[in-house]
Amino acid sequence: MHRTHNCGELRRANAGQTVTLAGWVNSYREQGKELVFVDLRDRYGKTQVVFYTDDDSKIDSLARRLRREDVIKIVGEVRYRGDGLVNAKLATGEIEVRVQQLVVLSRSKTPPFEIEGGELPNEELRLKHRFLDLRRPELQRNIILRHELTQAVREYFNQRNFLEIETPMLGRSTPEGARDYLVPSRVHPGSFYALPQSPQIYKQILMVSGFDRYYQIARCFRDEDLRADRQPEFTQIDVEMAFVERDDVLNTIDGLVSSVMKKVRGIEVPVPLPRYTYRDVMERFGCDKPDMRFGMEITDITDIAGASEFSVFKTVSSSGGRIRGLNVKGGSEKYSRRLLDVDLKNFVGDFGAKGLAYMKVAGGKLESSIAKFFSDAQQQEIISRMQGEEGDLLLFVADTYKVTCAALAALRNRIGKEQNLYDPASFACLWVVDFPLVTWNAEEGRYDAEHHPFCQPNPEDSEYLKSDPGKVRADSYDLVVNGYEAASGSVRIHDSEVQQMVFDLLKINSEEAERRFGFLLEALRFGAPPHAGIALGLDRWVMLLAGNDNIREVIAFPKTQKAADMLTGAPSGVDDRQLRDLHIDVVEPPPK
RNA sequence: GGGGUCGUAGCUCAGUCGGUUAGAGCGCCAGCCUGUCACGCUGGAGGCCGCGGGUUCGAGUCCCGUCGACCUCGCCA
Repeated sequence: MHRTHNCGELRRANAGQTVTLAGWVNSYREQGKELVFVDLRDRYGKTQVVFYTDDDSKIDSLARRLRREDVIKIVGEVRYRGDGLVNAKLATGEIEVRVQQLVVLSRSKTPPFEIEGGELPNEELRLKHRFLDLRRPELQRNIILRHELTQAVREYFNQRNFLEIETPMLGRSTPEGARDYLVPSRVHPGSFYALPQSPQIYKQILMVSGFDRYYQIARCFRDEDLRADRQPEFTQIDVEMAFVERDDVLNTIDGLVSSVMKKVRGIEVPVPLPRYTYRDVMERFGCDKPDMRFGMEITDITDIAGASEFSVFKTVSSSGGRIRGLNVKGGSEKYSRRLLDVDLKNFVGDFGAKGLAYMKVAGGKLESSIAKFFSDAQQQEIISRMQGEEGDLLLFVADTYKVTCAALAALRNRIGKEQNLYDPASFACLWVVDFPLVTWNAEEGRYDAEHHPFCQPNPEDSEYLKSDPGKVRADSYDLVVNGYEAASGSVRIHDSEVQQMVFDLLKINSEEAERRFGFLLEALRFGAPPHAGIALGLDRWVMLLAGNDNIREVIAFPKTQKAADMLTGAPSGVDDRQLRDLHIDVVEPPPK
């Protein structure tokens, strides 16, 4: 062993012991000819080691040539630093190690950015030198937190009779859903494997096989454009249970969340987590993943606005649209005309809203360029319904239901953040249930599955399956945390006839269904237990627990927005030989 | 595919209305310093202003294109 202790564990009680430490030179402080301090760093902490010249020892000339990030090993005696010399900022601050022997294990080039202190360089540079970036205490903390979370998850499921079962990475492409990452087959010219978007079908088949409680920390791949909270490869805590109903899954995950939050962050999460219907959250928050750390709910004034003289509102109302708004408490003074007319208007414009109307509550009335179109009684009705008080700012979007939802949800999140309406360190977890089974795809002229094609229609709505599919609720559920979709799941179809009906609804004809999912349909014909499951986004959970808003901060080797790995240079070209083996011809895209 | 922000020293940034020799802090190098701890002090080196074109007497600055990073809409069963 190159060390007897790590750099975070020595205390005053160790004084007098001779120890061997190894680590990176974090900083270097020379005090004249006869005294040199080095802070030695490893993942456990930092320890000050001191090179001294006195009767017993001389500073090795090597010590004077040490530089940041050199890797060294020292042998020395632990000493109490002395009263008044303790560094309270370090866990090991009571002691230092007086060096008797120094071995330089490895020299470092001057790092392109500072590991500790200094401002963070741009992310491109950090990703190119990820090996250095990962030395930073923040990232070390995140990676360790991630480990603790996965261990807590495994412990929870293992104690409850779940089996961790691996499923293939090389699978069959099922064109439904996200774009697949494809892997060409060498032995089957022209055929391809797909990397899993999720282990969905495999885990259902495991249920049919009788492994009635399954989980897996599973890597998933989706070739879609990235966001701050999305990576092309990401990790799911994948769960499936047989002989259960919706609430059994919800209760199991309630338990997981409260146990894990307690274990890794010491946070008490009261369970059961609150449950809201999709309809309810869309009406009150405009989106299916509301940030419930603050209120500011959406209020509908279609009836009042439609009766006013304001033609924009009247037109929208009479054509079946909605007029809905937010009350920004005390917002009158906080948003200038320019902000409202330009910034916020353009902001909601990104979500399809053609305008943003605003009114200020002042002197018991509404103050606005459009106030004149509202009678006194209508103004009072708006104020009272929006619970307006002196100084409040009321913001309205008039459009289709869908657009008012999208625009107001985004606006609500933006204002909540910029007006500090919540404690960013707090957590608000909730279930959203009863999603629609399908949504109408106008372009393709058919219904699309909202969740996936294996999701059980709510039996109460089965009468609408043929007559009005848009009204059918799915037996599905999302777990939402601080405005992020943190988990998503459903009760699955375990009856091949019901499955066939849903395929029909999705206009997946039998031939096509057999070709694409025949193996699942066939499995369902051999005695399939009722089953249900869920998948939690591990990366997002770690991100939230780390108090971060970027998923790359909790992934050791993340990819850029164009799905490139700045460290290794992936993706890259390959030898012609490899392409020949795979029967692949590359067609260069035409020059622009 | 669309919209936006950014790209100047190793890093983070400033750089006025287009003007003569492109600056600061940190880092780096050298010297000094026996109790520092993001040590301090003194001095020094370091620039294809992302890349390519254009306008101009003159471009870091204006225009066009392009590359890259980030945010975002679409997309993500």
